[in-house]
Amino acid sequence: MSAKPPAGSSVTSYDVARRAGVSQSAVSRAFRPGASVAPDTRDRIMAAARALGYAPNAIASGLITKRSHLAAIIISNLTNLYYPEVLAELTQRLSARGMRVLLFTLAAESDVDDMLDQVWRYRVDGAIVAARLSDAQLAQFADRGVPVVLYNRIGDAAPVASVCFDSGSGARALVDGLVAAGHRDFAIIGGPADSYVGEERVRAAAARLGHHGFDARLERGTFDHASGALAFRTLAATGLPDAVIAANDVMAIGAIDSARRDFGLAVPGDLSVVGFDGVGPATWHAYQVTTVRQPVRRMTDAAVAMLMERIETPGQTPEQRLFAGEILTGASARLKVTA
Amino acid sequence: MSAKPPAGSSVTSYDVARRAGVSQSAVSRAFRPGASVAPDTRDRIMAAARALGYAPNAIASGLITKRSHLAAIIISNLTNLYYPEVLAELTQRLSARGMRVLLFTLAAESDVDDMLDQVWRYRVDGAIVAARLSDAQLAQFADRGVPVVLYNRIGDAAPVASVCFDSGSGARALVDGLVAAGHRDFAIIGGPADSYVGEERVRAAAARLGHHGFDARLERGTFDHASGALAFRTLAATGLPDAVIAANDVMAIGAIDSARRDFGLAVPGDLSVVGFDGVGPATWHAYQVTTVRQPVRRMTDAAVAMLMERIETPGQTPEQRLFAGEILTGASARLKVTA
DNA sequence: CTGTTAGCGCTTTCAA
DNA sequence: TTGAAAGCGCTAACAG
Repeated sequence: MSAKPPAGSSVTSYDVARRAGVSQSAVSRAFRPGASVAPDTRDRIMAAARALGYAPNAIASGLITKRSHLAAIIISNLTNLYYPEVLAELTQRLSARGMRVLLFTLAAESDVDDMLDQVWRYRVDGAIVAARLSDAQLAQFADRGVPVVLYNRIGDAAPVASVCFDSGSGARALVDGLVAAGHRDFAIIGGPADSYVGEERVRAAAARLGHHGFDARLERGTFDHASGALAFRTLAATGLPDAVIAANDVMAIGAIDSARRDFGLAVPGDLSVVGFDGVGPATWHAYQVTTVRQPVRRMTDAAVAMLMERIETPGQTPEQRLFAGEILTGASARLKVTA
Repeated sequence: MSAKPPAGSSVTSYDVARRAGVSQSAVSRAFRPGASVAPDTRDRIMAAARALGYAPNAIASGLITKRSHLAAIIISNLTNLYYPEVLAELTQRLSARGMRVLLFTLAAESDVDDMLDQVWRYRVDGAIVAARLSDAQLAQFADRGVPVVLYNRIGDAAPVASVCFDSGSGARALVDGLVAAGHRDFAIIGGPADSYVGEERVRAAAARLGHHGFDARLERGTFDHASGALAFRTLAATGLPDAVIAANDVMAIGAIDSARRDFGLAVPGDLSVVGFDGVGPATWHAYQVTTVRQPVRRMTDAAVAMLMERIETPGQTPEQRLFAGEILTGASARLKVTA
């Protein structure tokens, strides 16, 4: 195993240099891939480094190279079942490209400006944002020259690079299937009004229903189970719908639970419920939600690729990439697929 | 709004000093709480800083103070429903104490040593580990003088500071309740054999059953839904049990789904199923898992407090804190509570 | 290929 | 209370 380091302070490249009988800059080179170092010199250096437990100080090198190899990931509500997978994927992909992840989560009461201040202090090379930031806050990234990619958000004021799920096509497919199967009384359970994806799903579904000559009642939730159930009860108070389109799977599940428990409805016998995202629990036997799955792998891959491009070549145009989903036919809705 | 910074390179304390008509060290002091700066000098400096969009470079200050204000959080499988909440809580609590989070997730195939190398390079002030590291890997933290707190793990070889859920008392209470309610044929769905909490739950449940004069068949899963369902099918192949103790809620749900779908059993009529953790979906109407809830808030609070103590005062004894859970009475099991 | 040298942006004595 | 000066550990020309 590695020998004890000088107990207390951390080992520097000078320590390694002394032990290997070379200059400090030789040590620096030995750790830079593609630097010109004689093979046996490098071996001697690496042996010395290993013996001392030396690891290059990324803090110090970042100071001079102006590359921290740090990417900020800013996520609002990790408790949304959909985000853990996204975070895990992003982290792994960034890691594979030599970047470390500085994680920022936003509590409901948290001060976003304080958080951004920390982002600036750490001189991150870039950021991936899956949280609602104001236009002014978003503008700071541009002002400071920090590349940023929005995830399932778009820049309202100035255009910003972003990766988004195209809920529209999925919403239309779901609506078409529900209409073809003979549903007549539609209800939509939306997300908070300031949620980009939530609104898009509501808009697209409503528009497509309109196209078919139907309209829908709308109730809003907060993307969690309880709010889905509550929204369904509220809707039911003015008459039971025969089809519910929820803006995400968890609210769809909440609605199913309420329909069964509070109203004794059979799903999908009496009521069809569809959702969005394709989270794990949506496939569980008791729910089997018919939903539109987001291609999380492809989306996170794109987000990281776009970020890295912008870090390596500043001044790229603010591309916006859209990803269509795939209908996951569950058992929570009677759907007639018009192929 | 803030004026444009010098377009391109980032603003330094020298820029601020020049604009405020003071020395660079005055700027440095102005940003250190409790440093001796005249109030009006500080105001001038802050005004200049704001105008230039200056944020102190944490990378540079870390180099000299030897405090990066970075804490590594190392988590193995974020997709385990239980971890996102833990991660969110840890991040917020660390943030409240002026620490930033450097996140490391472990993919199944990922090289732990490479990951640790990155941890060392960033000179983190400390780490919270919710992943299985080898004794040798754990030992490196001590060798390098990096404080570490284990989360739901313990140090096998050398003692390490840790925060753990005491599954034992919960397991015993569950078993007592199941036995009192008249169950006779017990099965346990455990986690992977190398999971600390998983094993503790299995051991405690088996021991308590033994104490009551029962034994239990054991099948192992991987903490996910599919493995819970599979384990139940495997158990059922050698006879249907009348009580299943699963090492976590998600496997309990998997077992319930399999029992209902594959064997037409009523839960809890024909079969009682209990779990551990108290994750959100466990309370959903279709499952309502009777479980032992981990006190995540108190545990994350303790983990962060212990870490900060060790960062601020090195050389503390390796305390181990245990937290008991609370039985959440659902509707997935017939339980007679012997108060 | 290797060593020398000059900083990166900041904190911290030490004098004034 | 303030400024000057010396680094923190490293990278990056530039000579040799």
